[in-house]
This record gives sequence, structure tokens and C-alpha cells, in this order.
Amino acid sequence: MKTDKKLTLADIAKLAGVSTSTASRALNDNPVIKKATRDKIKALASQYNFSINAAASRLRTQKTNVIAVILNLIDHTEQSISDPFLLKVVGELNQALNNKGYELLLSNSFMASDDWANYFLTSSRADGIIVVGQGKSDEKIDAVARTGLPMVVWGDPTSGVDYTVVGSDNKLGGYIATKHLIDNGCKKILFLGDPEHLELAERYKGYRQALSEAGGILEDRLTLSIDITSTAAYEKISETILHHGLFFDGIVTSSDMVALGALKALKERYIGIPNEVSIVGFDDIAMAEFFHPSLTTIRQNVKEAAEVMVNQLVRQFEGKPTQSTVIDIELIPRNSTRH
Amino acid sequence: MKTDKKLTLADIAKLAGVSTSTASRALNDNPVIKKATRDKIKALASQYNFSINAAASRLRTQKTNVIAVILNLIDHTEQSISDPFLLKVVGELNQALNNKGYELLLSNSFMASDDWANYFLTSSRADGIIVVGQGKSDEKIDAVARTGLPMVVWGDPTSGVDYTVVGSDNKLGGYIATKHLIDNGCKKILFLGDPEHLELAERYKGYRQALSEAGGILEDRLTLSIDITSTAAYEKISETILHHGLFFDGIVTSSDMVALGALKALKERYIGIPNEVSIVGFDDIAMAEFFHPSLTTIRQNVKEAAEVMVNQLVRQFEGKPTQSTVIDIELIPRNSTRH
DNA sequence: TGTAAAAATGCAATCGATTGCAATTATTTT
DNA sequence: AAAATAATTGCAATCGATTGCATTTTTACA
Repeated sequence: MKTDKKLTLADIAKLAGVSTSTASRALNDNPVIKKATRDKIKALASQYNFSINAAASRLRTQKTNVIAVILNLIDHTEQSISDPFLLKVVGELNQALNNKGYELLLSNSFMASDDWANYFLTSSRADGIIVVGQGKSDEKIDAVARTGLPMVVWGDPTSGVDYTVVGSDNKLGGYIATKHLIDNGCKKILFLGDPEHLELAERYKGYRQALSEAGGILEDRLTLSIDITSTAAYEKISETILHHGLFFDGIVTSSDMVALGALKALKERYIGIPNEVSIVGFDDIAMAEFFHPSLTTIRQNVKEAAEVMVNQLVRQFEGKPTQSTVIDIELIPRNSTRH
Repeated sequence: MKTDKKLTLADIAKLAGVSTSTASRALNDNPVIKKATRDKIKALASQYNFSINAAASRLRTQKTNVIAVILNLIDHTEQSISDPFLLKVVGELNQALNNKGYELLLSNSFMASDDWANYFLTSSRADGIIVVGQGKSDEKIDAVARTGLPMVVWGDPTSGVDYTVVGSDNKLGGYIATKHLIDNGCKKILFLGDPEHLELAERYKGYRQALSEAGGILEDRLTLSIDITSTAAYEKISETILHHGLFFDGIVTSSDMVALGALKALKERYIGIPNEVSIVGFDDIAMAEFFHPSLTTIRQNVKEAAEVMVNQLVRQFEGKPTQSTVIDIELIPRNSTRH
């Protein structure tokens, strides 16, 4: 089915002996065109392997059916780009978007420019934007939100910002993780993550709430601020033990990858897990159960989140009101904690 | 900078007191326009937050500056979509494409339809296609290649197919991994991966070559065909040991994720690594060094590969000849093997 | 059979940027 | 200062699909 020159709608119309308007309507399944005619034209189109020129269609309709997905990595270090959790998010978004007839334009580097929203939207590249991650500062996101452009953000939905956020209840996650450790006998629990990061800030609140409810100890040295990477976790835990000894018996981490780094640092020192130190991860990436020991973690329901994000974005297109949505989380007990 | 109606090039031209042709040329930095005029128009455009309407531009120029990246997952199971290696590839491709002024349209689900190439290319959605992975059968890829549409494939570049392939020397990788195990005393080495998968088939050849050169044992039961997932690996190794005992002392795996699954199965049975069984992974994903023990593996240079793929694709746009390219691999010795 | 109503299709303008060619303005040259 | 040349800029057609409105065809009904 090799054709030399590209076919246009006009060619198909000619082949069918109708006008381009009819052909256009037929391919869009417009019921104003007689069923028989519609079928004939569709058959011809597929026979000749024809598909509508997207550029022309987008120009005319002012609709692209493309969504720009932006990985907000500006605050992250090089390595966290390789966090499997991100791929999961992107993969599920792609699926959810495709199901609704949208395509996914991926970007992990445009966020740096001030003008990203404009770049995608006013230039007819995409109809809407999904930002993955709020980062340490949502200044830029907020600026875009104020322009009223269609946008949905993966982040912490409880923090009451002015744009639509979909994500887990991070405070609850931090609380549950910490509570789980307390309930299983941990007395001195580390928080391993950067409390300035918006989503982690919420988890940190949950962590502190659980501690104070249990009358637990909340010392400054229990908060270890690091990037969200295995490397940072490994180094920080190693260094902490080296300088201060093993003064803790539980760790609440900011991601499964961070937990992996911490695990390694502990195992290298032959510290028993979960008996000497228990660890709770966050995300429940596919490989969490293959860690050694398998990782107790807080599962984020990415698939559901992706669907909700797409729905909320579509609602914006339709001018309907949208709202931030909390996605359920779940503690998955495995062998890195006692229970 | 909130503007109610979208600005067009004509508006900018009017503001600058020039024609749209001049404005267009100015924004494209066409030297035929006086420098002063060019600067003035560019300044105005950025002041008003204007950017060219991509749909109109694409329609007129018949160039989209978009590349469709297709994750060829049709042969894979659900879980392998979450392989961190894939994210690494996509991330590096995004970077390499952006550097050359292209955008990345991501798809992990269109491959199923017969018409994917046509869908993206003749419809002016993208200028070219990058397919990630050859899978078990490259029939569909080959069909597209025969139409002559611009395409580059991540896969095995040594297998001599008719399209442009960029990737590691898989046979060499399999050889080096196996040789490493042999050199360090392994006598009975498993191959854990599906030899029908095109890229793995090459690694399998390398594995067999190394074995026969060393006068090693090549029994059927040493080849365990599984999907490229931790789960499959875990189950297969568990089951194998259960039914046949520990008749092997080394494993060549098809990915680091597979190695992770195998590691877990072994550790659950308190089998010493690397002393009783040594394992070599493939890919060198970021977390490989955080496995316990850290994973000896074959590193694939994804960043370089991504750049080469983009370059080769651009060469196709320019009508220049292209060629399949082998990217260097490297053995990274860690603690899952003796050495 | 004639006519009104309904159904189906076509005409032509439009979306916004690009570009070959023509026209205008500026600079040299004689 | 006039003529020739070079440097700028503008005119208008074009890319291909969509859609409001007009027109033609078909069906329904008297």
C-alpha cells in the first residue's frame, strides 16, 4: 500500500464522487451524512490508508487533542529522573489519555523556561497541560494557574492551592507509615526526605503528628533532609551512623528508591532489618517486593490518579468546575518492618 | 501578561508596522530582514508573549518538528512496562530531541494497530519515528521500513536488518557476561531470558559461544526462557531449584530487573551470592549498585545511543545515507560475582 | 401529481503562517 | 544628479480540513 504522493481529503472525495465537505463529515461520522455514504467513504479511506492531516485539522478546529505532560524536575538531581515511579506515572497517563482520544507530548526539560505554558498552549501544540510534581516551589505552576489555562497537577491535593491537584493524601501517608512503625515497637524514628519539598512537607506533618500522638520523641537529629535518590539516602545514612552511631530504630522514607539506598547502608553494617531498624518506603514501585527484605511501603494508586487527572482536564475543556482530588493510599506490609 | 484573545502573527506585524511576511521572516531570523527590524519584532513578540501557531506553521511547511517515540511493548507483559531502563531511554531521547529542536510524542499503545506509521507520519503528526525495542518479531517494523518512512529502531544493530538500528552489541554483551562468570570459576551457567526475543537471541549466541570456547557445559536445562520481569525470574528460579535442586553456579540474565527477581529467589533459600551462585545483570540501571549484593552487570550507554538515534533520524530527513550503529557496552564488576 | 417538509450534499470562506516574486527604498557608481 | 545595483519589505497564493449556509434530492402527504 505504498503511495507516492500523500493523499488529501480532496482526493478521497474525488474517488468517492462527493464533495470534500461530505467526505469530511463522513470521516467524522456526522449523522447528517447518509449511513451508506459514510461507510463508503470510510472504506475508501482505509483502503487507501488515508488519514486526516492533523495540522490542517488543528488549524481549522483550534483543537489539537494533544496534552503536554511536563515532568517537573527542576528541583531534582540528575538521578531522580530515573525513579521508576515517574515512568509508572507517565505510562498510566499515556494510557488514560489514549483512552480518551488524546496524545501525549512529553517534556522533561521545558519547565526551565518561564514561558512553558504559553509555549504549549497558545501555540496550538497542546490543549492542556499535566504537570507531574510540585517540587519545592509551585511559584511557576501558580503563575500559569492564574492565567486560567487548562492544567492539572500531580502533587498534594490537601494543601489548598488555587489550581487542580490530584494526588495522594501525603500527610495521611506519612502518618500511617510512622504509626505502623510505632505500633510495631519503634521508639526513635528517622524522617528521611526534604521537608521543603511540597509533597514531602505534608508527609512530614503526618510523621510529626503520629509521633506526638504517641508521645514519641521528636528530636531535630531525627530529620534527615536529602534529595529523593538512592544515592543521597545511602550516603546520608552511612554518614549518620558513622558520626552518631545507631541511635534510631525506624525510618520513614520519601520513596522506595530512597528506602533502597538506606537498606544498603544498613546491610553493609550488618544491621538487622527489621529487627534492629525497620523501614517504610513510599510509592510501591513494582520492584519493592523484590528488595531484600521485601519493602513495607505506602502504595500510591497511580492508575486511578492518571484517570482522574485526565478527567479533570477534560472537565476544564468543557468549562465545568474541577476540584482537587485525593487518591486513596494503602499500607503494604512486607518484611522490612515487624508486624 | 494575560491577554484575552490569542495574538496572531498579523497582530504582531501590525504592532510593529510591518507586513506579516516581514514579521514571519524576522521571527525565523531570516537575514534578509534588516537586523534592527528583526530585533524590534522579536522584542515585541516576547513582550506580548507571542508564539507562532504550530498548527498553521506545520500545515504550511509540511514539517512538524515532532518525533513519535513508540515503546514496542506488544510482546511484553504488563509489568515490564515499569522497567526503569525504558524510562532512561525515553528520558535520554527527550533530551537529545530537544537539543536538536524536536519534540517528543510518546506512545506505548499504538503499536498494536497495523497502521501506526501511517497514523503518525502521513497525518502530519510527526516527522519521524523512533521505535524502542524490536520485540520477538520485527515484522511490523520491517513493513514500515519498506515504505521508506523515516524511522530508527533501538535494538540489535548487528543482526543485519534493512532498517537503521542503534543499540548495543548484544552478542558481545552475552559473551562478556558469560566469560566473566567462567573466568571466575563458574561451571554451570544459566541463561535466564527468552531466546526468541530478537535482542536476547544475540545475547544467547554470545553466551553459547563463551561456553563452547571454554569447553563448558551447554545443556538444555541451562536455558530458562522467561519474560523480562522480576516476577517471572523469581518464579522460574524458585521453581527450578525446587524441582531440580541447585544444579547451577552462575546466571546470565536478560536485564537488571530479571537479576533482581533471581536474587530474591536465591536469597530466600539462603544461597550465597556470589559464592554459591554468581549473577550478571544487563543494562546497569541506576539502582543496580544498590542491590544486595550490588549487581555486576553489562552497562548500556543509553545517552550516547539516544544521541545517535536522533542524529540518524535527522540524516534521513536530509536524505543522507544512514547506518546501523553499535554502541559500546561495558562490564561493571560489582559484588554479585567473584573477581 | 403537486407541494411541503425532511434529508442529504455542496459552495466557499476560514483557520494562521510561509514564501516566490514583485515592488519599493537605500546605496553606489559614473 | 541620474542610472544601476543592492538591500528591504510587501503582495497574494498556498497548505488541507472544517462548517455555516445555500442548494439539491428524496420522502411524505394531500
